Amino acid sequence: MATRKYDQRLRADAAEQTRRDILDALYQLLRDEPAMPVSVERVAATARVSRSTVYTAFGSRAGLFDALGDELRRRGGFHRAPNGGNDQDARRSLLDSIRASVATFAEHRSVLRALYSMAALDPRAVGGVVERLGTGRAEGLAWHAERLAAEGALRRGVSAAEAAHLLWAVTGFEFFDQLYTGRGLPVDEVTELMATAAERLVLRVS
Amino acid sequence: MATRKYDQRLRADAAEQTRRDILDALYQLLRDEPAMPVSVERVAATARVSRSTVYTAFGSRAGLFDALGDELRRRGGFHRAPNGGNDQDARRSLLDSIRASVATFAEHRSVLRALYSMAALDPRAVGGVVERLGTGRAEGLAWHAERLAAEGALRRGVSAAEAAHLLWAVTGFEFFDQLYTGRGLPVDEVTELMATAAERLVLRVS
DNA sequence: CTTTCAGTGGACATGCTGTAGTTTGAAAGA
DNA sequence: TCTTTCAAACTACAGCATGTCCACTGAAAG
Repeated sequence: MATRKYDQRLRADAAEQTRRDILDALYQLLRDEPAMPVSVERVAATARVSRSTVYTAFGSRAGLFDALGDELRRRGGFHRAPNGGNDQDARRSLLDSIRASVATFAEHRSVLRALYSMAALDPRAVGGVVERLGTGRAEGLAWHAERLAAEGALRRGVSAAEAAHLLWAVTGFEFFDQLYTGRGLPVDEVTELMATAAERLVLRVS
Repeated sequence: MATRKYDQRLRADAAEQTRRDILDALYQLLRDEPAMPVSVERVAATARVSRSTVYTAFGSRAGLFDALGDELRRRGGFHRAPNGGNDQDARRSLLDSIRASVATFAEHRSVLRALYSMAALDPRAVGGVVERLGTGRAEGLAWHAERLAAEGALRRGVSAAEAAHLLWAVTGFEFFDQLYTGRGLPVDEVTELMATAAERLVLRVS
């Protein structure tokens, strides 16, 4: 059939733009009406796009949510791994990444709440993005725990493994939301509580 | 229309029995297939009952889930309030109720996971049972925190309010599930970690 | 023998996801 | 200019879910 060469520039850009429009619409719906169930129809209408366009762009409802989660993952401060804190000591590096992620948690609270809850009910409903977020975080925390152990910054009797477990539970979004939404505390107070919790649970008294 | 007197005995008992059959079926489905979305149709089929019976018995899907949650609340060891630990000191009383609730969390893990996640996505989807569970727990923890403060069992510089916040975050189902499902730890290990966490966060070093 | 009522079964309205096929219109190429 | 390509729209359909209504059945209660 000898297909003609076809280098897209504007067309591909336009496609990318509608893709972003749809993701923005989904984000906006989850942020503004967290209690309402979100249908693909409503997302499409909000993005001023037809429903079938959503399916051609993301394949399915799950693909749509997966893409949103992925964008948050790329943009957000979820990086706890050896990214920028190499020059600091382990203790400071841990506390810094806690503060950074709490800020992200607060900024995207409703959206993250929806993604995590949907994943808990049916992992396939959000693609695999929550799982990916989890493994990334687990790796980061293992790295932190090892470094703390190597520097002798852990409490007496606390192994790197135990530290990783406790840090996992106490630095995650669920813990954040227990304090932020569950107790109605302001962000800065939650930040301090989470940092304090991490210190008391695994760090040596300085 | 002069309605005839009608004292039910067997009929009311039978109705109560089908009610329980339906709740058992829902519990079983949530326990055995946590990942599958549960339709009223499937619940009815599992209970060997017609779908309309579920609606006459519980009014709606939400009413059904609400009733299940209520039964767990009555039966389960969610009582942290002044129930049985009056004779012990505050510290022991707190740790005992943590151990008790962890056991309940583990026993009903899948079902609680479903209820909490559904409530997070749409509070109306489970009636108000999760909210009720929350307020009950909050009251219990406030009571614990006050008692700890009165006995001077709190860490230096930790107020009863801060203790209540931290205990809320660290003794709840979400925290449990972070360790149990999120980290794949066995129940007894999770129990010890949660007790340890509560101690390190709010209790005075003894 | 009659009344009452839990439970059944079917029909229906509504709203959702997902698939398929056709059409439109503008960008890209010749 | 004229043709090809492709994102996006539109339409129709299948399937499954919740929720409501209503007539019917059959056994318990009077």
